[in-house]
Amino acid sequence: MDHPGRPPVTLEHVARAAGVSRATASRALTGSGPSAAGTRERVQAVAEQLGYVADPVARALVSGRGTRVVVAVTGMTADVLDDAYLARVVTTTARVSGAEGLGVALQWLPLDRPWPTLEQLSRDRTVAGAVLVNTTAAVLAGLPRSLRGRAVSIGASSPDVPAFDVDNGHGVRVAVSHLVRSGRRRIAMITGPAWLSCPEAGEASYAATVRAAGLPVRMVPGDFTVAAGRAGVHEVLRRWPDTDAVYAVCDDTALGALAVLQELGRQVPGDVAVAGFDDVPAAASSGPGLTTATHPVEQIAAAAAHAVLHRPDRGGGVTRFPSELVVRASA
Amino acid sequence: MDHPGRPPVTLEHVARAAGVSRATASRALTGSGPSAAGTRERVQAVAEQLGYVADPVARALVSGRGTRVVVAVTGMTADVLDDAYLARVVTTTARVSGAEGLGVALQWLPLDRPWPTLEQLSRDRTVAGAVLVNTTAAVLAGLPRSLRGRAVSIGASSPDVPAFDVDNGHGVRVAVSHLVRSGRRRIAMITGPAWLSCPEAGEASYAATVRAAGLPVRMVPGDFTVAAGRAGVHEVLRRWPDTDAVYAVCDDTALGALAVLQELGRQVPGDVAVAGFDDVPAAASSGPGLTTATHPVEQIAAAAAHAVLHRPDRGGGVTRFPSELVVRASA
DNA sequence: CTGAAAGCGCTAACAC
DNA sequence: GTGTTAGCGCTTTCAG
Repeated sequence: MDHPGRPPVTLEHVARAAGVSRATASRALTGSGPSAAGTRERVQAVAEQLGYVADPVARALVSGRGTRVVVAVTGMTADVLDDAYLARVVTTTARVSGAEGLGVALQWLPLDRPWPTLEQLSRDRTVAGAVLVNTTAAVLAGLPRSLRGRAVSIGASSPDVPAFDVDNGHGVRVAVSHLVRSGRRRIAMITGPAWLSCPEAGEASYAATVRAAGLPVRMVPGDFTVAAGRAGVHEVLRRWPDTDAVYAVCDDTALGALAVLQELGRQVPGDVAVAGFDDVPAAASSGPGLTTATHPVEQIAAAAAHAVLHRPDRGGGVTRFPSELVVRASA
Repeated sequence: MDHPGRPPVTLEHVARAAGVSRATASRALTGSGPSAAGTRERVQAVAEQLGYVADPVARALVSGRGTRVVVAVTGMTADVLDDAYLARVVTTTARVSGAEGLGVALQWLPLDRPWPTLEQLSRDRTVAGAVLVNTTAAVLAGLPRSLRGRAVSIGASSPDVPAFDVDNGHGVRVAVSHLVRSGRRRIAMITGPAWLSCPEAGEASYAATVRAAGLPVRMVPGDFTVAAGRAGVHEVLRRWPDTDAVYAVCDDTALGALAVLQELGRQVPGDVAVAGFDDVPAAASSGPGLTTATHPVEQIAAAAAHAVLHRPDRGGGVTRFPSELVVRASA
């Protein structure tokens, strides 16, 4: 019933068994530096057979590559770390980097004063790379030099830093088009906070879609929370009482709006349709069922983590992941 | 706008500045081994002033203490890693171990074949310790020797492994008592899966509370999912049509039950009261608002992570964290 | 293309 | 109580 911890096999063992030096074995295994095809194959075979796995700790010590991927989240307060969306990013990052012997760390980046923290991260020898979440253009532009090439962004993009995000431009267009197609003519949107650049595409997309249909643009600011949805829908109804659809930047906000509408006795979707974005679990189980669009967080986070680890260093550019409309009863 | 990565200060620098050897500096800083009070203070002052932080990588290499805390989750399939509750545990573990320069890893432990994975973990030099989630008595009893003393459990306990859990015995008692006090007389419970020992206290508590009030015990098995709540409430109504309250092992299950009851046209709480456990976000925002009891996951996970890192090695024993009743409209 | 040698930053024996 | 001496497992010059 017990499982003794047999001493692990080291590079020395592999080298000896393959009849080469440690240096040669290292080169053959890592692929860095020259090595004869025959030797390489032999060493790899021996390593495989012995079940050799390079010790990430030793490797990190000598190469300075670090032992953990930091998920750094920009926000006003450290409370941004308590977030269901972020938790999925962290979990996925853990799965991806775990496969390479690396761990994950979580760091809050103060919105108004990110530099001290960033500098500290860049100096921290344990940091293998960083996944920037909800970050700003300023942070991306002023990234410490030593973090360049091993930092990626989820959301905002820049010329230097590769970014990964849901294609919410498309997601929003499809959702708002759905509202238009189903006969809605006065569609308001509750947006995200102004400082965040990632939902910009969504807001632009809403405005464009609505305008293209000859309908009025009605936007009210929010901050991704349920409370913002509650407050937002009140403001919408105050400013434009004839609104017949509310589109929210995310499901949490949409659910807040939905709750208020029901409290006010408005029929959903009879009087007012509601749609959101993200397809969180609660969207499916809440009252009428919330119409929304999917947000492939795990795919995005996995791609981001991969990019950090295998730093292809191919500069900036956004990789977008598709979002799909999920029609439920609310719209 | 740029932040150069000044070379980090090493133990060598501190030692030199304090006029001692590296070994002495190390002893003074770590507190292991003898060191004169005066020397210790001086070294610590210098270290502080220089902003010295021991490199966890080097430390791990030589001491074999590892660089990451593994959160190991028992379950039938790897799907258990996709779970909101677990995500909170991971996030919290990341915050706690992050402060010490360590990362977090996530590992699935197959319910029916945990040993190969456990053995591998015990051999992995990067593993500083393990937080076992949803684990079984068998795993705890057969833990590889080298993992002892640096593994803790969230949930199940054993004589050897310290455990941390919510006091759900008390939480359930309070919730079920609330149902009894508000006039419910035929209270059914939808439980968790049989192999999991952690909700046992809750089930026993339900049975005891209900019996003490002279009421019948009505239990139906589930598995923590929304689907289990849907199926469970159907079975409850089939077997005991006069049931006037459903208590579920967790909020997800309670929400499933609630949805079915509403679909069937039963008034909640008029005809049937519903209560759950966990106080998930959806409990507050769902339809009538779900009565439940809090589950201080972050506190529990933080305590568990601390215990792993500072391995006091003080054997088994459970530390329980209080749960509080949250009364909403559903009961 | 390969081997020998030199460390990465730190801790742990062992002498003094 | 303190300094000296060895490494931990790996990568990486530098000669051959």
